[in-house]
Amino acid sequence: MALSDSADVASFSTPLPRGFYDRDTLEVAQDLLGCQLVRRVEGELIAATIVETEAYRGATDSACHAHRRKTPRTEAMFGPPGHAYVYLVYGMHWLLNIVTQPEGNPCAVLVRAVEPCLNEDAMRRARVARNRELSNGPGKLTRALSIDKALYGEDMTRADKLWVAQGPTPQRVATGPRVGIDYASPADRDAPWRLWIADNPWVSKAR
DNA sequence: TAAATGATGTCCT
DNA sequence: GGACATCATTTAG
Repeated sequence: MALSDSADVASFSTPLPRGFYDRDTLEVAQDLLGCQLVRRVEGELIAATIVETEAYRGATDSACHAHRRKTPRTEAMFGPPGHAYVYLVYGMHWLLNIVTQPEGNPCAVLVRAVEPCLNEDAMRRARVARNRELSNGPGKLTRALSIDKALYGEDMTRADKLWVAQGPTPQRVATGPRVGIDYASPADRDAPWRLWIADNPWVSKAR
């Protein structure tokens, strides 16, 4: 399953087009599973398979940061699809989202876990807690891929610093409620909008 | 201006 | 299984 030869590296260089993200958020969250999250930093190319996502569905979703109004923080979500919405939680962890739906409809997909695919070494070096699990959680993977505020609003349809490339469709996808959103209304809290590749060991552990 | 609070991870017992 | 770190953003006054 691990990809390492040069032909596979070449396949990482084509980003998914904007049209991929300009769709229903739940569909995008599902279709991102199995795709490669690709990062270029300091001349190194890093790639990891997306194995867990969550859909945040705009004004009608009380768990979505943008459900009330547009604020400076959530501005990227109101913009065109295919851009990064990066923000800080708990005063210390950066989380990566990819904006979906047409401009003005503030939706995004949170990337919750990835499986190292190319240059796992660089990911390991970027982690502070080097002996902890590498990227099976939304805050861990941003640390492993050096993703922070500097990538806020980044256009992920260009092969520049951060993008997503096509990958194999997973055999089986599992769903469940999203994590850490107790503040949301019951219907939104219970909605099965967390998706992951069934039986994949890199999926985050439920809290 | 002030106060409350997280789309979490790590370490400790 | 639980404590705690740590601060930008939001909301209230």
